[in-house]
Amino acid sequence: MAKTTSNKTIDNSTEEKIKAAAQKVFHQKGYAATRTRDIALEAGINLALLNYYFRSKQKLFNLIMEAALIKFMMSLKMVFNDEKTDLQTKVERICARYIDLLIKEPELPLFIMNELRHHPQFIADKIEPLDILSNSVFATQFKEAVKKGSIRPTHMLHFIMNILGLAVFPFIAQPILKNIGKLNENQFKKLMMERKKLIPQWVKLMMNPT
Amino acid sequence: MAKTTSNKTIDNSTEEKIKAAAQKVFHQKGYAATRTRDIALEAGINLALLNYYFRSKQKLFNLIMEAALIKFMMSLKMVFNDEKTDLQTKVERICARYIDLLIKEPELPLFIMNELRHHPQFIADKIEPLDILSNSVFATQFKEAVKKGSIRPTHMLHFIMNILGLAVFPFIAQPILKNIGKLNENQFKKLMMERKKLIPQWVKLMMNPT
DNA sequence: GTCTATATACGGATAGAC
DNA sequence: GTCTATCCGTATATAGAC
Repeated sequence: MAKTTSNKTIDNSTEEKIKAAAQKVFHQKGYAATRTRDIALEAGINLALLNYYFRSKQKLFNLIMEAALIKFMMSLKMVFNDEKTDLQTKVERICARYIDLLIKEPELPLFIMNELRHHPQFIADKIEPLDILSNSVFATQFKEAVKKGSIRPTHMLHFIMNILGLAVFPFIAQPILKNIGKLNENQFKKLMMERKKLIPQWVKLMMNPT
Repeated sequence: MAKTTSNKTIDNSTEEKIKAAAQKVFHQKGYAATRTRDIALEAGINLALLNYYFRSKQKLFNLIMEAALIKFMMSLKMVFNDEKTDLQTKVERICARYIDLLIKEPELPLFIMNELRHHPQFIADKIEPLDILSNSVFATQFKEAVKKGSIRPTHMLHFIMNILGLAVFPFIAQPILKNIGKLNENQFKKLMMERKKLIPQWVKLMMNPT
């Protein structure tokens, strides 16, 4: 990061340091439990400076939330609109991308799901425009496959819920699962890596017509 | 509720009214975003009275959180320890119980998962003692089925994650799913009712040995 | 038991010096 | 741009009257 080939500082700027700190604290604690003082401390700067750069806690949060939503929804959007891949490949790619992402940032989905309840404006502002279902290559391929009888006739949303439920839920329920399974961090990650291969196989079996 | 046949008031007591209000507000907003004033208002009583009965926000929260955890984990515990049902029936019962529960209380899982991050003591205090896996009838039946080759050899936790992911995740991601699927409340509920039948079938297909 | 009034603390935001 | 000091609203909790 640090500097580009030009002499313009890009990533170690105070602004970026605050954003990075804000992401860490907001993702961990959520909006309501976060203290702007904690963010300042984490960023190694003063509270006043945070307000100098971002005006308010809410405005800073909006930036972080928007980035999180894009990170979370982008995989879906990219993979679902790829003309070059078939349905089964799309499932594989979705699983791989989500599990890789969530092993790096396990707090992302719980943060997003939780904050969406309290800041409903993001649903309209950021998710609505993605329009993943109706006009995607995926939607076309799915309907086609149902028509041909190569997968069982199911509401497309069931299919999405299944993939995301299988891939994302374990990260949301991580504390409970680690406890009932008596797993440490590494054992949990290992299971998640296994699921990258397993989920696409399972989904295929689930959708196979009788 | 109101009164029993005896003349002792049971359920409309002030204490119960406060608890009911606290559950509603805590479940909706989470601990950090909840104001004790909101609970008092919701209960139709005064703020001072809340502290008279429960001493502090934290103590009141602990009661609500404990009840939520029991409600959420009890189904698992009961069904998994039933000597009379086989594995497939257990899957059916788990799905039916969770989906019925979550249609009535859709905020329960997100509340629990989110608060468990911030109040880790509950993981040890309340979940640990349930010991669902190692000593349950389910665990025995699962291992037996793997040994017999009637289901494919899989880590038991994958199996649990799959059932819960398929049944619970849609409620956690409800706002996103409603939006990308353009569903209203009733259409969403209808899909969830469908899943009560579908998930056990899917799980069976997933686990069928090749 | 239930209320009104208030003590006390905390958190977001700003003023103003450097 | 960055700091220290501080203002001010808000939230939990309690004191004390009824």
